[in-house]
This record gives sequence, structure tokens and C-alpha cells, in this order.
Amino acid sequence: MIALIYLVCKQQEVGGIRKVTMQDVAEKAGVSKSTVSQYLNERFEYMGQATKEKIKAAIEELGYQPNVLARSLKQKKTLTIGIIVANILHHFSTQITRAIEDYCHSHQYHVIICNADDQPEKEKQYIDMLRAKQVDGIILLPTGKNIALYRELEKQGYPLLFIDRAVEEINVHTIVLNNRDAAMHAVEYFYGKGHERIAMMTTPVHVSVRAERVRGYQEAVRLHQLPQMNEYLSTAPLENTEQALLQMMALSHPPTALLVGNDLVLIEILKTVRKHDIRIPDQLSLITFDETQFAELYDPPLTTIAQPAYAMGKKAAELLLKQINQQLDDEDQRSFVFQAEFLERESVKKLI
Amino acid sequence: MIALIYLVCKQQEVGGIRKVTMQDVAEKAGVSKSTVSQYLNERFEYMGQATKEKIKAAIEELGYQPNVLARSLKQKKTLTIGIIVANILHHFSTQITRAIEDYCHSHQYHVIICNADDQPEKEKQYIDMLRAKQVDGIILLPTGKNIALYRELEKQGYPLLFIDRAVEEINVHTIVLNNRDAAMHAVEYFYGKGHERIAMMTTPVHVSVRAERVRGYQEAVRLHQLPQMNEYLSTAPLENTEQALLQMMALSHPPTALLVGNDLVLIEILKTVRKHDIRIPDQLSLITFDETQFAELYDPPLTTIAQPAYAMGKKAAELLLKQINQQLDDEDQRSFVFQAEFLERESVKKLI
DNA sequence: GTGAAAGCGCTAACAA
DNA sequence: TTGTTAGCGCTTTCAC
Repeated sequence: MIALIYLVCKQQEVGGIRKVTMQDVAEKAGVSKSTVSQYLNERFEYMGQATKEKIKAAIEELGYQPNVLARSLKQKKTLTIGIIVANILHHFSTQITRAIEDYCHSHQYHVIICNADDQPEKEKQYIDMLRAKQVDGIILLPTGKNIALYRELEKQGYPLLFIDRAVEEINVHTIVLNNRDAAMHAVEYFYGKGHERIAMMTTPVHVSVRAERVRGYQEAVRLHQLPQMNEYLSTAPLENTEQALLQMMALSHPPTALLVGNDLVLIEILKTVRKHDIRIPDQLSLITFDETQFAELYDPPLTTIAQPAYAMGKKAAELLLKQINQQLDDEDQRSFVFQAEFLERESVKKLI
Repeated sequence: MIALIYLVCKQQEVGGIRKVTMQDVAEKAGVSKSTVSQYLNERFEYMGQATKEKIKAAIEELGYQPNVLARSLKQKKTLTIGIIVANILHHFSTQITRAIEDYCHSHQYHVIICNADDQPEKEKQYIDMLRAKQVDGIILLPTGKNIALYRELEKQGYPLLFIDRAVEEINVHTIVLNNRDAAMHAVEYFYGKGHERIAMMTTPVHVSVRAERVRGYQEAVRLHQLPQMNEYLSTAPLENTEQALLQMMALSHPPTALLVGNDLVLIEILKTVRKHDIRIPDQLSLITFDETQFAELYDPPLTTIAQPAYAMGKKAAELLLKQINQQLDDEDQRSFVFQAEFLERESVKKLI
């Protein structure tokens, strides 16, 4: 009687989709579940040719798809990593993500992409969610605010890697750009072209990247004894960019050169420049962090400090997977510093 | 003896990370697993205040994180959907993805993003992988090639939704742009400005979107009895864009206006234009599909056909979640057609 | 109000 | 060479 009811249930395809299970395959092939499992995991050592074929046929006939949830539960690994970007709107983030995806895909890992929108709260949510989903590791472009959480992960030995931004006192693998040097280089380049009143604009400096760029800028300015005015440094939020720039240009000695902190600020600046007829580079020379596709298409083409985003992402994925699989060599230092590439174009005017 | 060994194992934190399980919480709180489970699922009806607090304390003390894999296995749902984009490099894809992410996030769903790179093979791999991961549904920007697979999913009643591209004879929810109309509109706009030799460039037309745009273009050209030359239509692969454009411009009667099929081709065209000093709009007027951030910053600003990508993505997520939760109303048609927004800027010259 | 027990679909000893 | 069995961590019915 019970068997009969069971049969009936099996027939009626509850909810329209009845998932085929390993048990079904085993029955159809006339073998046991574990044999099917062996087959799926390619442990063919002792498996008879006939068995193999029966199983293969059964799988195809039933259109069986393994349930990786169950497998992951058992094996305690998901072959999945998470990546949390601080702000997906930065082109840099997209490129990093893509590099990581590519690398993981070629190593049979999957990637769950999350966007923290620069909100520490959201970052925390995503870290928790990824852990709940049992991902094998996390790549983080940290907001830098969830120190306690980072520390907890570090302590637990959870595979974690920071990219783009370092976090003081958290001792995990970190991949960054030498932002300070890059900013200094830009200032020196301006200086070499005869500029003295050099300004910098970026978004608020609460993350290490921006802070370092600002530091590099300031250091270089000091080094060359250029005019250091508070008015030459803007860290206004994105939506106040226009106002900030106009204010700068209205100074009695407005800057002749401007270092732009990232691609999002750049867009705002270019909008402003157009709207108010500020002439580039005659009136204002420009160098910007982040290479965007239109840097070379803009009129004039923009000199940029390009980050090797793809390479950085790839390295990140590589290191994280090594860490997950406990294959870290001694040569794998804790921290990798990439160098920016300076792409000289016509947005800087020669003054001397 | 056995108990002793078990204890020892529990102490030694195998591999550095020992996950805290519900059992641990239950023990510490002096209740049973099922009570903890009730607590976590907020089934408080009959739960004593004291019990609640003991459990809460135990959870915090142990830093317990539920394992959603186990839960999903049991509940047969993962609260996760997958999205497979045909080509992540299109700005349009990024925007759609973001919209879907936003909507899902606010509905406690998670999203796994995959990039098929325009390769049907990869698309198939990802569909299989997502199903293996037991995602509750899939949003697909289909390559259009895996017909058999699409049909299988349709037959199984698997929650599936197409966006951007329709697939003939596959009867699932579909969200598209009215590409034909948009292309016709562009041609008519050119015509209204006095252009007669109107060309179009896009990447190869094996997907419905591009095909429709081309059809719209051709129809409008025919309608207004404009010169129809094969040479005015290029569907060269991306890497041959430069060559194709130059060839067009070298015709004895080169086009005076060009409709560009998508943002990736646009970039190539603008590079070529710069390299070979083709004057926009004097020598060649331009309208392009896809609004990019630099369209209005380019010199001259580019007239674009903007897709309401965010709205489309949001609608997609909305429909798919409805479908998953079996809440489709009668008003939810199978197919949603969005209208493009025509953004008039200076890249079209008036000839009359 | 709470707990015992069965089971989700799979893997991995170990037995046969 | 293949099958038996005991779980992975959680949910859920039903008994207490």
C-alpha cells in the first residue's frame, strides 16, 4: 500500500518540476546510488564498462542533473568564491571583476559578485551572506569600515583577500596600486611642463586609496615648493564637483593644472568644463586616474594614470585560490603593489 | 571512549576553521536543535521568553552563522537567481545587471552573474551550472543558439525570462526594446535633416536585436526611397570596423549619415574617425544606439538612442520573482516591449 | 512550549 | 567491482 502511494506521488510531478535524483538514475541503471556517485566523480578505477554505459544511458534518458548543493554540503566546499566591490560604477571594478571571473572560470570556480555601494552596512550584509552560502573565499574591495569583522575573518583563517585598498593592521593578502607614487609622478609631470599652481580633486578621502593619492599630491607639491593652498585641494562629494571646480577657477590665482582622483569625478568635471566653457588644456591642464575608453577619444585626448586592473584582478584570483587550496608558496608575499601606467596625451599644456 | 574522541575532535579545530553548527548552539542554550531552528525562522508563537534569550545569547557567544546550503537543500529553494549576459562589455548589460541586483537585494534574493561572452557553448555551461546550483530561476540575454535547451527549460516550467533578445518559438516571458522602430526613427530623423545617403554599421547580425535594427534601417530607407546600397550596410566583426568604415568613406558617393548599432562599434568608429580625420558631423552625421556617459561629453555631443536599461532590468527581476513565487497576474503579458528614448544632440548636421 | 526523528541529495568509508 | 551505511546541517511534523 505504501509502495503504491509512493509510486503515485512520483508520477504526478508535484509543482510541474520533479527533479530527477541520483536514486532515480541508480534504479533505472539497476545499480546503487554510490556507484552512480562514483561514476559522476570519475572514479572509474574498478568500474565495469557495462556499468558505466548503463549509468550513462540512464542519466541521459532521465536528463539527470546533479545537485551541487547536496554535494557541497557533504564536501564542505562549494567551488565558489565571492567578490564584493565597493562601487560597481567605477570602471576599475568592472575590469577587476572580469579578470577574476575569467581566472575562476578556467579553474572551475564560480563567482558571486556583490556591490556594496560604498556602504559599510551593505558590505557587512554581503560578507555574512557569502559566508552563509559557504563560499570558499572572498575577494574584497573593502570600504575599510568593518574592522571588527575583517579581524574576525582574519582570526578564523577565512580565505580573504583585499584588493584596491589596504586596511591597516589587518593582516591578509592585499593587492594595491602604488597610488602615492603615481600621484607624485603626475604632479612632477605637470611641474616639468612648467605648471606651478597645481590642484587636485577627488571624492571624500575616507578610503586609503584616495588618501594616498592626496598624500602623494601633497608631498610632491611640497617637494617642489609649489604654492600649497587649501583651495587647490577639493575632496567634495561627487554631486558638488561642479561647484567645487567653479570655485577653484574663480580664485584670484586659479590653478593651471588639475589632477583628477578617479573616473567618476572626471565625468563630473568634464560636464562642468563643457557647461562653463573652460578650455582644456589652454586654461586648465588635466591628468586623471583611471583609464577609460573615452580618454583617448576626448578632445583633447586625456593623459591618464592607468591601473593594470585586469592584471590585479587576475593576481587576486590566483592568490585566493591558492590560499583556499593551501598551496601558498613562500614566494607569495602578503602584499602586492602594482605600478600604474602613465599614458601621456594632449590634455597637458606646456607652459615653458 | 567514543564520546571522548568526539570531544577531542571538536577541540582541535580541523584546518583552522571549525564551523559552529546549530547543534552547538542548542547544546550551549540547553535546548534542542529544533527549538533553535524555530527561533531562527521566527516561529515564536509558543516560545518562552527565557528560551528565546538563552538561544540569542548562545548564538552571539558562539558567533553562529546558519548554513544556507543545508537549508536550501531541505527547502528546495535557494532564494537565488542567475543572470547570464551575452556580453558583459556592453554598458547596457551592466545596467541591466545592476537593476536586477537592486531589485533582488530589496527582496532578499541573491544574484549570480555570468558572462557568456557571446558564446553559445559558454551559455549552455552556465545554464547547466546554475541549475546544478539549484537557483530558483534564470534571466537570460540569450545568444539565441541553444534552442533545444531553451525549449527543455520551457517544457519543464523552469522559471526563465529572456531580456534584450527574443527567441522565436520559445514561449517564455520576454523583455525587449522596440529596436525596429527605433532604427526607423533614426533614419527618419536623418532624412528630416536632409540626409539621403544613410549608412548603418553594426556587428554581425546573428542575434535578433541587431537583425531588427538592421531591418528597421532597411525598411525606413526603402520607405523614403533613399539609395539602398549594400555598401551602406556593414555588419563587419568588431575588429574590422576601421577597415569597413574607411571602405565606406572611400565610395564615390560616401554616406553623409551613419547609424551605429551599439556602443562597442561606436568606440571603434570614433577611434577611426579620430585617426583618419573624418569630421563629425560635417563630413559624417552620427546617431548611435546605447547611451554612454561620454555621448554628451564627446565633441560634438552624440545623438543617441537610449535604452531604458534600468527599467527593463527591474521589470525582468520583478516578473521572474513573481513567476518563481507563482504570483503572476493575468495582466502580466508574456512579452514586454520597451520604447527607446531618442536623445537629440549635435552629431547630426542639418543639410537642408 | 519543546524535542525526537525522519529526511533533503549527495559522498565516502568500508564491507561484501 | 559494487552495495551498505552513516552522515553533511538544517527543517518540519508530530508526539510529549
